[in-house]
Amino acid sequence: MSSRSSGENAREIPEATVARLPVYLRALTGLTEGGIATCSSEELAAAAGVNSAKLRKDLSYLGSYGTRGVGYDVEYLTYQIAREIGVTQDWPVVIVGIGNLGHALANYSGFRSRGFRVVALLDADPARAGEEVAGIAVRPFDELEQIVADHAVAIGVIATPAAAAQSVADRMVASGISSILNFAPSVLAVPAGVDVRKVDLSIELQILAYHEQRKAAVEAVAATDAAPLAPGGVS
Amino acid sequence: MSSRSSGENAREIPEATVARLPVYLRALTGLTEGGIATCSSEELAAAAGVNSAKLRKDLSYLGSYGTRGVGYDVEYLTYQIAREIGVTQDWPVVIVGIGNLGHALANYSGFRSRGFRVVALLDADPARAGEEVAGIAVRPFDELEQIVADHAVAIGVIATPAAAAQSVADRMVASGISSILNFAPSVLAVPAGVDVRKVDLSIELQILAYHEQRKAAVEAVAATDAAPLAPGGVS
DNA sequence: TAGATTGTTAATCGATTAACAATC
DNA sequence: TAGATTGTTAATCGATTAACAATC
Repeated sequence: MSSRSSGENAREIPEATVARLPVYLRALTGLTEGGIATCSSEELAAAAGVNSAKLRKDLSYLGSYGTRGVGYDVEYLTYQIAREIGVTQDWPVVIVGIGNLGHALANYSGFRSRGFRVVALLDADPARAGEEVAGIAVRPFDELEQIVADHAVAIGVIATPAAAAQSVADRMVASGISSILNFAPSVLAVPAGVDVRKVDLSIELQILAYHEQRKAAVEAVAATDAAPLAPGGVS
Repeated sequence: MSSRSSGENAREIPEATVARLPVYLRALTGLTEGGIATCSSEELAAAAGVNSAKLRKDLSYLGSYGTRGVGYDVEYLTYQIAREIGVTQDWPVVIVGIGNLGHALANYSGFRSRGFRVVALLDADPARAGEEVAGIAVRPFDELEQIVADHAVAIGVIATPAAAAQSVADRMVASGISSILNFAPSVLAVPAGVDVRKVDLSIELQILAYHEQRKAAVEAVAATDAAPLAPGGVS
């Protein structure tokens, strides 16, 4: 996109592929734990829950790390994907908002195992400061700038109520954080160059509810159709 | 897809649109709280964080609920979207696995406000039974079938460790649950007709890490290009 | 009527998938 | 060599977007 010569960073990996790479990484970890040293695209795809054509296409954006007629070396492919995602590095992270969800996040083992290191837990309530969660001291939100500078934090997690989320994001951005994972149910406005990803538990449930409702509707129609004459109602 | 005549349920709403409807619903709630009774697609799109063409296209799958030259009635549109998603109904939900995350989910207020009612908290550890979380008693996992039957539960939430997730899912499906929200980091195998959505905190962070790494790489290239002068104040 | 804004069209873009040539 | 499996091509499908006619 930039006018810069496209040597080095030419390999533009599609977003949909980027989102699946961590899934492949997890599937590979599972294979390793099962003592499997080599796998075919078919096997890895099954473990990851995608079809094999998609898997091969995705991997082709990274390079050619398989062997035709043989498959992929699990350890080698694991390393290549981890490197591509960037989880071979250490990523210092701060979590802001130590309510129920903040607690759960601080205790979440899946972070540490992937290079994410929680360097600080921050809460706006001064009464919380001094508490310890998952072996990490809770500190006042005002120390954000200092902590980000000290630990070169690039990623922040927001687990505050919706009302506080935007101002927390503003402070994060001002302090130098450029990637935010937002659990608060609010749309964040951030400058270009800052990435925000949003996890919204209620939205996921609503998507399920929509499909659930549809299943029920289809069953109702089927029952009606099965009736002797069925006044065949179009809406 | 079925051979059934396509009257009633003809309005196939694209998945991408379904995933955004809850976002619009939340934005509309925000407008209502701000005392706004009417909005244009431009305003609602801004509140939801999408562009207005996409919003209008999405809404067009539901019907024509706006007025040309005027915009949308906030209350009316809210109702229509809520009805389409299905959150005007009551959705009984069970949560299995009452660790840190299960606690957070049980306490999450966003569920109740959208028609989701947590009817039971289940944990495999018998020692947990009798505990109370968010005013709901924790019960033994073995009571699952009974509870699903008693409350006509269609949606289950899995917040167990990865190792337990598949067997919990199997039991859920056997007991009649047909939609599962899975927080455990594992790929679930379920029969056709059962919907699974997955929320994986570590995967979200890894996607951020990938982009973060890329930003750093671009800055490094820029700094190199600029080398002779200015060791480069990139933001 | 003149101005505003929706709902829809059509073009574009990106993602998925099946099929298969390349090659171990 | 024969069998297996990758990496890539090309067709298809679905999602996004700009533009604008319809219409309040």
